[in-house]
Amino acid sequence: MTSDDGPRAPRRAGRPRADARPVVGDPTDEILAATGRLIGELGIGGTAMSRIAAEVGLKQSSLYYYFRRKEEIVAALVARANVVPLELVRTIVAQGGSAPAQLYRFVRADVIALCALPFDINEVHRIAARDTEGFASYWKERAVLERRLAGILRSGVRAGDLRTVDPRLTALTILANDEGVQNWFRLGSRWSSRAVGVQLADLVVSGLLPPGSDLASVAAEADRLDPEFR
Amino acid sequence: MTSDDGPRAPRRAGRPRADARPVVGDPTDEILAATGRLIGELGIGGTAMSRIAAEVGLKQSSLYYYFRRKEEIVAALVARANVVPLELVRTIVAQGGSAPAQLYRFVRADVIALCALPFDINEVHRIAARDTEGFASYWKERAVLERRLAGILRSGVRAGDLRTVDPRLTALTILANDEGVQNWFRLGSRWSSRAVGVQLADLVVSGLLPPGSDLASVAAEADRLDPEFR
DNA sequence: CACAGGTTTCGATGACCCATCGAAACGAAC
DNA sequence: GTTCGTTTCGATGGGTCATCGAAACCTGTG
Repeated sequence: MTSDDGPRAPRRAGRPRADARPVVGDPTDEILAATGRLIGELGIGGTAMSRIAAEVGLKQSSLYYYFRRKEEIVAALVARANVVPLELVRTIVAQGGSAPAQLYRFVRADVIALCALPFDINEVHRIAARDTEGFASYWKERAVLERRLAGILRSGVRAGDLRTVDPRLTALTILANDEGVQNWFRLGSRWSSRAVGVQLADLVVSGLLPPGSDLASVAAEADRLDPEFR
Repeated sequence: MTSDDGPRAPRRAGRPRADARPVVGDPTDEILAATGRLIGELGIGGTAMSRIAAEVGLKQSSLYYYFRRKEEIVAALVARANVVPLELVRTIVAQGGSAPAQLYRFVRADVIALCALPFDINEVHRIAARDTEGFASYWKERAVLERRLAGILRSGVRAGDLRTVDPRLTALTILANDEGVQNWFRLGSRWSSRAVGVQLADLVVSGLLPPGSDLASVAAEADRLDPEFR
């Protein structure tokens, strides 16, 4: 054997793993990916640290080199998940359009994004609710999301494009709806996430339109800005 | 002291409790009540059997005389919770009225009933989803609920009182909304459960009404049949 | 080569949790 | 007083999370 026998994994510092498999990528990312998959199947409570460790080729205690506590893994996981709706509402508001159309686009895309998550978002909420400190940034981002959504609603109500409703209560209700729905539809079931997103967007927006307004024209406006739905 | 110094607890068979307090009612009911309270505060995973036992004055292992497993307590708890929406939809259908009014009454009352539960209904769903055998009757009842709700929707669509929607998808969406909302509003927060129920009923029914129909008249019809909302 | 210092992993361990088991402590019936 | 059924307990086994010290590797320096 000469100097080169293929792209051998670069030798890493530190004690080698008992399971002598080569290390593929950043262990942190591997742990997050494995945990996402596992809690999707087994739930957070049902996913043991030893199971996660086995999945990535480590012993249980070695996980604590990368994360101090199990919840820290969950927090890192959900931090990523939180970025999507925030980014979504940001770009939708930036792109403008009528309030109903913005709302329509948000609900539709939010549902689809949530359904794509490997785990149940509500379960994570529950963990996060019991550990406000560890999930402080999560709740901060969530508050921003709520405010932005309420902002859309408020301007829609003011412009007469939406029925008169409490913007904050309605924003929270809409987010709760999106999340309540993902639990039931995220696993293929009978309906595609796309169909569910469209359905809920129809329901919510149509439910907020003032008498005499037409849902179809709102949907058409939304579709003009979301090419993938044309 | 003569023979009678008050309604003394009738002596029970069996070994006396270490904690010598008298036994008040049916231990099974006490366990259920205590568990409901505790998992409302601490979550299912956070509620130890030893904690439940301490609450009712027993040692941890004694709980297994009444329930074989922890999940059996949860199952018994949720079985009760399930009765409410089922009973609700049954009586509403029996009382008749237009489909939109039936829908309105169901959503409003369902949200209020769910918000009154001491625990997070979604967390229970998660447990139930992972143990379809232990919760078989739960899922059966749930299916009945879905079908009945879809039945209301179907007849409403057929009569032209509701927009054309997929009854089953919409029924599931509505239930998901009700449950998604309870997580966020069950603890007093800023809004009363009544306000939340009315708000979601407004949103859902208004979102399902065909163009030209009036939400106010539906709400009025619903209020006629629900005296407590007049 | 020997050795120091940093990095990554492991094994052992403690505290806690669920669930099972046999036995203990009672009332009731005979 | 003995036996039987009822209710409770303590002890125990196996599982979980999290911590700790040490092991096993790399690199750099003399």
